[in-house]
Amino acid sequence: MSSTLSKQYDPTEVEPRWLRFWLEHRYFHADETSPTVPYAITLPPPNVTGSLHMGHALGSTLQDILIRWKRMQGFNAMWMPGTDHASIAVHHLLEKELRRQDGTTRFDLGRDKFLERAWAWKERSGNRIGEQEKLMGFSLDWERERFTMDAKSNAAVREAFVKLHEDGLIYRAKRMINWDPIGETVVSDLEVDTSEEDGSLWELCYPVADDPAGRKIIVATTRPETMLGDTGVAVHPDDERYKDLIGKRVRLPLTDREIPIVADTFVDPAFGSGAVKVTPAHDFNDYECSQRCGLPVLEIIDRKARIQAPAPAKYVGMSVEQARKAVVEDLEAEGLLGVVKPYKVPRGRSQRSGAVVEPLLMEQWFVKMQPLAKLAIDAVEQGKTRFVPELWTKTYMHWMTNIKDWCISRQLWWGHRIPAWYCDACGHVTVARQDPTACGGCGAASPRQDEDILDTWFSSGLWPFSTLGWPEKNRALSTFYPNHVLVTAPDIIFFWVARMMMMGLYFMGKAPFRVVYLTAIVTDENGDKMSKTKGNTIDPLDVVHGATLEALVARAEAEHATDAAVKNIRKVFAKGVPTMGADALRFALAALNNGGRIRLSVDRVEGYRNFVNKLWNASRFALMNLEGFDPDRYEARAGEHLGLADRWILSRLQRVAAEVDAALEGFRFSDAAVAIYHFVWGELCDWYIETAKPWLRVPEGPPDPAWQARRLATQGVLSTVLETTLRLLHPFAPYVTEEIWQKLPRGAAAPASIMVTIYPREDQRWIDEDAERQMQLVQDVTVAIRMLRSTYNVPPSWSVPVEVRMPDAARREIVERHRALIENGARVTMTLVERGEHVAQSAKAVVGADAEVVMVLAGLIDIEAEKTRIARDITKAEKEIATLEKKLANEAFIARAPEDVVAEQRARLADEQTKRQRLADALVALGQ
RNA sequence: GGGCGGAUAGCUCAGCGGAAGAGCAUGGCCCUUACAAGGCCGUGGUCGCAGGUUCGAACCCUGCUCCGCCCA
Repeated sequence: MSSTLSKQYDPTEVEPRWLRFWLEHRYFHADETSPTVPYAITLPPPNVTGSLHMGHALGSTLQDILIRWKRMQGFNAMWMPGTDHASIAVHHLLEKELRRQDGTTRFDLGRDKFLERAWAWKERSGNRIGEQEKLMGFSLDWERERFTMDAKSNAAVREAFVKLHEDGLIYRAKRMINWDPIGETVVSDLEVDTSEEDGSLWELCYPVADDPAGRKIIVATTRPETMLGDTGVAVHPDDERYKDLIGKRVRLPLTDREIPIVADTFVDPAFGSGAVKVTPAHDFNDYECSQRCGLPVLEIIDRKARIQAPAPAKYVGMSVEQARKAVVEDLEAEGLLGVVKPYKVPRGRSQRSGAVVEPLLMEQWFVKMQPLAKLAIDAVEQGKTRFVPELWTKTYMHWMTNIKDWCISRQLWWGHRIPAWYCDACGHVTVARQDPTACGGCGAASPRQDEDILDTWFSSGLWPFSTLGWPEKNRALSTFYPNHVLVTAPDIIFFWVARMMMMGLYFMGKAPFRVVYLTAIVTDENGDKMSKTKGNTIDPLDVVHGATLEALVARAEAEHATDAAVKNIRKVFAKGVPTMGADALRFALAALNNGGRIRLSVDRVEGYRNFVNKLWNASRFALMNLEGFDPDRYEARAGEHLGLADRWILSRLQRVAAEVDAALEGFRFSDAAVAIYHFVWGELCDWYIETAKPWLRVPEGPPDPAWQARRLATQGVLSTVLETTLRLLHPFAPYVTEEIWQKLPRGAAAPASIMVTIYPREDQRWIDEDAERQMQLVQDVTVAIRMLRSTYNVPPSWSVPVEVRMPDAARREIVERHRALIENGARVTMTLVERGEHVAQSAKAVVGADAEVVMVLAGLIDIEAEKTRIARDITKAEKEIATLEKKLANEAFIARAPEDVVAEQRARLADEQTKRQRLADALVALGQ
């Protein structure tokens, strides 16, 4: 069986065909009742609002490599797909749509109508990311696909909430939280981006009450409007300037209130005046100070970030910005405004809405973190879960040990509604798994359910086991929990990793995964984060399918991109994006995943597309030469008829298999990919296929039985090595490997897909150190001859004579035995001698320590150029000799360094000296 | 301000105690019957700076200078 391959690999034709095949054969599906050893990964669920971006492509590529690898190793490999409902992101998106369409808000629409829209929208676009994952070739178990808001997830969320509440780990309390006044919801610390923005630092003067000297205390603030809610002024207890004022009061301007001066060590006496205004209801530090110092709390900012009573009536109803202006003007009018200077103000903004976050005091639901964090810390300390790369352990530990209670209620609608009901009659709060018909306290009918929903991460935390059916106890759960590894980006440690660890340990008694692997972060080629606003994103599907510049611009414009973004797109993608194919992108991501980030550009992917094409063409060559080859009748084990190159490539193949295996075991994806890349291109294509050509070419004349045996052996080796390489590469590049594999001659017992073949392991029997050494010598001599050819521009068609001089009989014998490899590889006719005299009009190269290659180049030789080249080599050798002599002259070195190291250095010195002598002789001869 | 990284060829990065490496880019030659998305051969580096440990340091330690990322 054979067929002709096209000259270039065409992924667009190949990929859909095999994807369909795999799905039809259910190869991605894992059976929980299988007796084989399970290996499970849960895909960190992408957000339903999104489409596949480069970060997903990277993380999922690495997961697919692991899953396909383990599946081929015979494990019961299960990769769980699904999506996350991302409540705040969906709200943001739908509310923007409402605003744009008819200028309304979700409150105009009402909860039920809004949820209808949300579900409709989810149905419409929620599957998009799954389709994209399929196109990338990700072998997710689609039959298990889940959504964080489906009925099963809801049951899990209820169970978790109620259990944590019963155990006293969920409570309701009035605490300070971050409030997003646009989204009108609580947001977590992690959803707030703090950055320094241009603002001012105002000095306000608070007159000391009943002070005959008329003293004033100066306080500095970046938010003057909050003074309306001040209930105290704090100074450091040791600050001599204010010691006598502690306990006295100041008159709070613009109000009719007097507030106390208190001492608290949180004040930095060196900053500003050393006195701080305290606004307990609207600042985290001030709130804590107020608790320590017994200051009252006045809430003067409402949920829409407007001033409210008990602030003076004049300001009530103003936005904080308006109030800021008014307060400053009024203070100035009263002569109580001090110096105003420009200042970089740290300002927290809600990641989704961009609103300036207001710290507010509100009644919310919280999860007590200490007990859960302890479990999560212990698991890592005891090595039950480890981080790869290990350095992330510290980040995780640091966060876990400084964790604050987790506010889980959100004033949104799209999400899991909190299973708590309030009774108007008795005030009892009923928390229940099933919707109650009566109050759990007094039995009154129809208690009201809490209006709020849970933070999305609450359900995400349960994901590794809720997806397997928990709280039900079933076979899938016992088979696939815990997962083997979680693969995700490091910026998500606190969201996914932390929450999944805590919830998994608490509810399942076991950490959800043994290993947490953190990928690199994908940036553009300048190292900047990819973002739509910058117009520097590279869409994975564009790389796979290709896209014209016009198409990229059109899409950006349809998504309301800014002019600057479009301009950048025109610059970065001036030539559009060529079609690379999923395999090229996957291989590129794996190969580039080394440091902390991947600076990705279309050009860099192109190199790996070329690699895929190289493999394709090597296979094309093989298929053209495997006609009539029947693997069932070929017995490679026999070993006879194998030439040096055959033994060498078989040995190298084992080394690569071992290297890839070790690399993947250690999550060194890049090392694995690079090892295969080097083997395929640098060894299989550059050397082995070239040496095989003479044996594969059918000669004229009657067939010679000896040649036929050798030809069969060569075909066997070529087919074996190629087939094994395809299996090694399959997890990285599934499509092209399947396509080629299906075309290779296969035995009768071969499975239907490369996906279900066995992953190669190093086979010691084929390791052949002798062949590797001999081949190295053949390569060295070949390269030396090619160098001379190239230096003197000997046309490839000329088969020139060379003399190879080797005093070492054993080495000479090797070269003699493999004369054909060298003569074919360098296109020369070779004379092999022990030593020789200077030949006029010749160029010379030294191989290793003592061997020489002499090429007669009558009329071509440029004596001066040759002298220069040789002189440079002599300088190199002398430099080495000087270093080595100095080292060996050092008595301490001889005395203290290990013997083998000393011997090695001595041998090197001898080699370098011989080499120098050869070169010097050559130089002298040239001068004659 | 605290924490964690990084500084090695033009670019992106390996190497982490005993001869400076890869890929890309680059220069020359070549459309050689698998591949020009290719072949062959080259050029290119006092391994950020200053000390220290060691027989020996790109590698270990200390300090410094830049540059990232995370947290406040």
